[in-house]
Amino acid sequence: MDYKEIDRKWQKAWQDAKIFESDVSGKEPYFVTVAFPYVNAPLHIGHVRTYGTADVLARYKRMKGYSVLFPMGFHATGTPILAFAKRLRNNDKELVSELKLFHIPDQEITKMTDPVYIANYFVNEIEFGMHKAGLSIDWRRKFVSTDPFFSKFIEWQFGILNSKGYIIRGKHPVGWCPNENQAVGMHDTKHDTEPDIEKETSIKFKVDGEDAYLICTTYRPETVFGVTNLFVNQDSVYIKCKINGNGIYYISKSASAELKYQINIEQVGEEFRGSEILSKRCLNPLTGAQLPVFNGFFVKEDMGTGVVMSVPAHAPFDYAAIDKLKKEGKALDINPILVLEIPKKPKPGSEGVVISQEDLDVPALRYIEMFKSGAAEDVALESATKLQYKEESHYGKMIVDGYKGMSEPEARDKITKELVSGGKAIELYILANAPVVCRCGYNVVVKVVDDQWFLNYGNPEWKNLAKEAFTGLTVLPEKSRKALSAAIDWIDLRAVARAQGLGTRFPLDKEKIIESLSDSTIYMSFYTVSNVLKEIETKRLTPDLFDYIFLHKGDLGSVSSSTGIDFQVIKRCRESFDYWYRATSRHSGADLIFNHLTMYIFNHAAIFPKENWPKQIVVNGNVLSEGEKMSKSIGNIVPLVDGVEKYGTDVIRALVIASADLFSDSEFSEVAAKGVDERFRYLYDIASKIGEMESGELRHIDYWMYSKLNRKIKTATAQIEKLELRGLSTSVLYDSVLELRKYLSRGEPNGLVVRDYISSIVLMMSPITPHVSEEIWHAIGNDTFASTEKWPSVDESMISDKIEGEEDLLEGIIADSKQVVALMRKGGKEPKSIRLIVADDWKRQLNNGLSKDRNVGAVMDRLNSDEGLTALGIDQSSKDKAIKYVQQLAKRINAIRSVSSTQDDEYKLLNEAKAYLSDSIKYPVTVELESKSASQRAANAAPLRPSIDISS
RNA sequence: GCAGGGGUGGCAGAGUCUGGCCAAAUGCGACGGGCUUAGGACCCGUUUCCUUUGUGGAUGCAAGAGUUCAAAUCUCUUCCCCUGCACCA
Repeated sequence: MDYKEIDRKWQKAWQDAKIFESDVSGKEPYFVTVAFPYVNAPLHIGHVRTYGTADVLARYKRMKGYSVLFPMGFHATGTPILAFAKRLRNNDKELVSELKLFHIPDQEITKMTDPVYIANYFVNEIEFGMHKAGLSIDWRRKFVSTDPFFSKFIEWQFGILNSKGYIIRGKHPVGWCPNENQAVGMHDTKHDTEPDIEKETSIKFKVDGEDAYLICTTYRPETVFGVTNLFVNQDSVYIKCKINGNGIYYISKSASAELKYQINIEQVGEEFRGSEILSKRCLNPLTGAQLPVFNGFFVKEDMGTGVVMSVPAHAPFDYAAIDKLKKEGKALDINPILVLEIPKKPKPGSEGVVISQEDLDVPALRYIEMFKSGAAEDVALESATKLQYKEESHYGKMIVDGYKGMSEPEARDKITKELVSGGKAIELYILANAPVVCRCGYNVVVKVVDDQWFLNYGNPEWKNLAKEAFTGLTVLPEKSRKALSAAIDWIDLRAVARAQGLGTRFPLDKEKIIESLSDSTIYMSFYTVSNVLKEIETKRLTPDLFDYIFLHKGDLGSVSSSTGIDFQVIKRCRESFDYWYRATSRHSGADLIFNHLTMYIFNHAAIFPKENWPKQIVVNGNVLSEGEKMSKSIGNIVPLVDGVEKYGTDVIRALVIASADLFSDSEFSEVAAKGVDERFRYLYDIASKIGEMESGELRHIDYWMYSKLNRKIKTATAQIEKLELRGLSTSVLYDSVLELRKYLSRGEPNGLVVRDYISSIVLMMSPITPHVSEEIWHAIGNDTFASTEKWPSVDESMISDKIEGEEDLLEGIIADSKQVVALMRKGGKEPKSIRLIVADDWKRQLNNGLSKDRNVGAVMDRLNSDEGLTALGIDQSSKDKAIKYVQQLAKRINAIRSVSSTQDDEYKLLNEAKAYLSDSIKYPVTVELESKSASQRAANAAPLRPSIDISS
């Protein structure tokens, strides 16, 4: 099979026939949209997962008779392509090599210092890739999120959000580059590190006899009761400063350089060494205890404030520092103060060991001991700290008066509030994963911006609307529903305006740009009219127009005259929106649940009337390449065009889209590709031979084939409705090959049967593997498109448990006989012939009776009475045999099934299959009834489990 | 920490909702055999342990406990793994 040729041929044929272009019609509509691609790289095979899954649904619904619209657009707003252009201007080698991975020519790369050029280049590149992937897209409707006519739509959207009061203003911490003077996100930093900002409490310790404070940043303010002293670094530079205009504080100079982005810091006087602070005494803000200041070997001047509170009982580093000082003869009167204890050591399985009083004296020491062997000191202390923090936070209980018995998190919360509200502490943000380095080389700091605009997803009115919209929504797979629901509860403020980036200007502050996830929450509705609006002058696209089209507001005549747009055109837009937005399915990767999809629901709930709220959301997993996550750094990304070239589009599609259930990661690998390829060839091969096959009367195996086929259609239809594509492909692509093999091994195939079977199989494969399906469909002799054929329908009357069960019986007999034959040979005996003995009908009676109530005693009672025997149809002479049989049955009472076939049915079946059985087992087979058998093994016969007597 | 998902045979991965036909589909791998000059492809068999002129038995689906005539499947507890946690597409 020449996949390249097949792909090219059918893609062209579909395009020429325009079978994917859809407009308003009399048919039921179905509208499929996918999260549009961001235009900073060509597609790789991983992208096929989401786009392909949506394509499968679109293709399936088309076959079900719907008018299906599957449009596509492009995302170019935001900062990534700006950063991209800048990196290329700076000759970023890493980026260049990534681009080479995708075979982007050098002369193109040199032009990519212009964001607009980049966007255009990748728009074309991606569209090309989507054609190659065989996506059934209506390309007439494409647009880019930076298109001016789209901006008009976004402005309209934000006008409505603002009028409803969903946009508010406030403070917000961001990662910030002091050099470039701008907010930095993940793709602005080296190694793409997301700045991890955390809120921490900074506690003030008044300096005794001085109107000034030392201030310490801590994760664990509840341990303030256990502070024995403070630490500074004696070699670092410190300053005195005013914070936010009041109070004098000692902090390290480098800390002040970072903190000035979130609080107002005003240096007072000269700078000095940390050693000068050592003589001071401070007061614990809660206990009033007097605390000395020592040199802490581990204190880093740029972490927090450069001043650390010392809790030797609960912090291994503090304990170690005090220990060190003691060895030098200092800090001799410092004794650890316990704040909390772990009542029982939580050790699974070991009941829980009560820690002895001695251990309790200094918990930190215990953790240090656990790690001290081997490791370097700071590594050991780090590990000890981690474990102690974790265990104490998990199991610790406060022992301080007023907080006794509280869990640590509970106490932390309470104490933090008390400290802050009492003016004894302030809250500061820190960069938890510092140092984060900006691409320009400077360290990222936390800046608190105070004029940030937010979308207030926490607004109760809005949240309720969103929840209502969520209620009526189908989520696939069903189990991701909970995650989405949790996301709706959780989402709160979302910053909506940025200082830089491409996109639409923020209406409330034209200096800012609308953040790029926020400008793509309702764009799917825009596809319904984009092909029309793109022909109209941008200035005519007024809010009135959009109100009319999307919200049924206003009057056609006045909208037409105010915008100067022909009323027919406007009317057509509104009809198009009304038509397509009745039945929608929204697709994305699972990673968008917590942002895009949640915002999609909120914004639809805010803007549109209920009938246009989302109907279905589908989320899918990722794609692994040879068992690993695809990543630029590993270099295992398979560019789509390469994959298609090498393996063929449908091999890729079958694996990427359908080798895992929706929620899990699918896997692309060489071996798996080979497997799919083999199956395609097998099916094609059989299909091309149908012409040579005769079509006689239907045999048992033919009926079996029809039964299997119709059962398959039934389950496959249920599966594709829920997009359980792994199940679908297993049954349609893999099991069908097994069934065909079995069928073909049973004598001359019936051409009609094979044709019916393959036709249905090919049509059911078609949404996943459209090109190969099309090819086989035509090889069978059809001249229509498989892509537009009707999805196969089930003929329930052809599904037969009996026939399938009987075939299973034959398989079982073959397997069992072979086993026995092997055993005999092993024992040195050469088998000659095989007798199959069919169980008497009375045994069937007993089985059926016991399968119902499983009451052995009752059956025995009947066997022991004459009437009972007669009722069961058992001869007096067979009584002993019957009792023995029931005793045997009783052993596996749970496995007893009722049987519908009689001894005559079974006898007939086996007799007919005699030739096949003999052939498979390789010994002559005869069949006889139990009652007429002279075999000693006759009594072993059970219904649907004939006794196998092999003579040697 | 919070939220969501998961743990099945050498591996991948069904089965779990709806308990019994489950020593557990299917694919890959491994081993033995056939075919072949050879390799590949293909075909047959084996792939937890025991037992075997017979279609049997034991153990078993992260660990432990429970419910039930019956548990991979239901309940509880514990352990472990993955993903996300915001202004970033």
